[in-house]
Amino acid sequence: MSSDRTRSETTREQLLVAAETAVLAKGFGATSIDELIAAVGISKSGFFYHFRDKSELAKALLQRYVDADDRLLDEIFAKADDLHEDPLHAFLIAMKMIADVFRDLPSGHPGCMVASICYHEQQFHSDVRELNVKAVLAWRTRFRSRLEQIAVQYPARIAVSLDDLADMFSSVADGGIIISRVTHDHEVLARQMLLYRDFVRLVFSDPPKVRDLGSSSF
Amino acid sequence: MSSDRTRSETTREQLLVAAETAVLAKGFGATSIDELIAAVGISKSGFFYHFRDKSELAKALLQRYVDADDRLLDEIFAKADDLHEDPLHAFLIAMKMIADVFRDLPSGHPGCMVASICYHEQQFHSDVRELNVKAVLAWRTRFRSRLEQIAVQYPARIAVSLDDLADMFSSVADGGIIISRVTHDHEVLARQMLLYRDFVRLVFSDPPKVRDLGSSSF
DNA sequence: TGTCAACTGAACCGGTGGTACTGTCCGTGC
DNA sequence: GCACGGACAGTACCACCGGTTCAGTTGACA
Repeated sequence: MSSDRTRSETTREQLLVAAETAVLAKGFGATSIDELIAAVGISKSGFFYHFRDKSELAKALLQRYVDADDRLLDEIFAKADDLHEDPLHAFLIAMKMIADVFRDLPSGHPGCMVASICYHEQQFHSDVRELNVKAVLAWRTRFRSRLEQIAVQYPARIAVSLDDLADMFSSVADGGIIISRVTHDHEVLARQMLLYRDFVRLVFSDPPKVRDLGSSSF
Repeated sequence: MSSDRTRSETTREQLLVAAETAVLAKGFGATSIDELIAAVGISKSGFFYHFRDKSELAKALLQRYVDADDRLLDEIFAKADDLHEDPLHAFLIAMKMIADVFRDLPSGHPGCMVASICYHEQQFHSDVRELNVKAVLAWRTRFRSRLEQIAVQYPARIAVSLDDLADMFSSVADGGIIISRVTHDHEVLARQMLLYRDFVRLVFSDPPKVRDLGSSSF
């Protein structure tokens, strides 16, 4: 909790950083303990001092990821709320910011840990899977509450489930990451986010005038 | 090519079926050759008679998956075209059918091989990755041409890139599969597809009258 | 009877997760 | 100045498992 990290927390963090990169790149099973300790520069006993076994590493990895993701979204929505008090416009601003963040990642989005874990499910203990469920439901809750605030002020043009519309953020994000990675075009993810933004705007407000078709200014 | 399968093709197919289930459930690395041959009932050497190495299995697995997927989409779009000559409505019908197919899968969607491979990339030879790129680009092309036909007859309500809108199908599908699997709610995927359908409808046509808010009838 | 596809059996070998236990450095409190 | 515990290093070991190889066998069919 202190701002100064102990030596232990530092190496543990280094292990998690190395593991995150490797796991997202080639999967959990293909990531060996040996390569992690080589990257960090510690011995095998050092690894098992920090993690009882590999499954505990996975758990810590996922926890770290969702925490960072939460902090990022908190930060972005806070900034957006600061820029515009209207819930719809704040949401649109936030979506634009998220798209920008994704676009500015130097070598594309490294991958979503939730998605990676999802495709390795049976390897892990139930607590890891439960953590994954919580993360997805947290996304749903966060976006749903945002959308509810919007719906209060703006009548929806079509009948949509706010839960579904909230889930769609996760879908488009996770799916966009995949399409982006496969095609090696990291613009795709950002554009998918903007398309989701367009959808929300279209559902809750009048379409923009013909003259400002310039796509992504709010 | 013949309709009668030889014994070899049968066991090879059995291997691929077993592999597909296992790979989508727990990842490629965690799927051992031993468990596959145990499932099919042949010896280890039998496996290597059919596949030079494990990477060739991955390649065949992916090829088989995209072929099946292509056939499914061909079939659905053909049916939809048969039911309605208008490109927009045919598209909406097709989307509904896809959602239904996904919903009716007994234990949810087993997972997308493209997505799974994507999160195991560095394990494979380049040809596997190239195959993956081709699959995603094929989806884009297929949906883009559909959307172009729609755009000819229906003015888009907002300025959207048809490539992006085409990619969004893949995004929502792959992302929806993930969200569906993680939450253990296989309705989510179907609803996400219907939401994508709503988006396309909203972009290209007038919103439905207030009285028929009943969501998903076209 | 010969040939060939479709396997079987057995052996090899490096890598991997994991254990066990001893030793050591190093900062902190007393 | 010393004890003490946290954070490792070092070593040795293990079972086993995974992919791979190759020589040999079976059965169908020409």
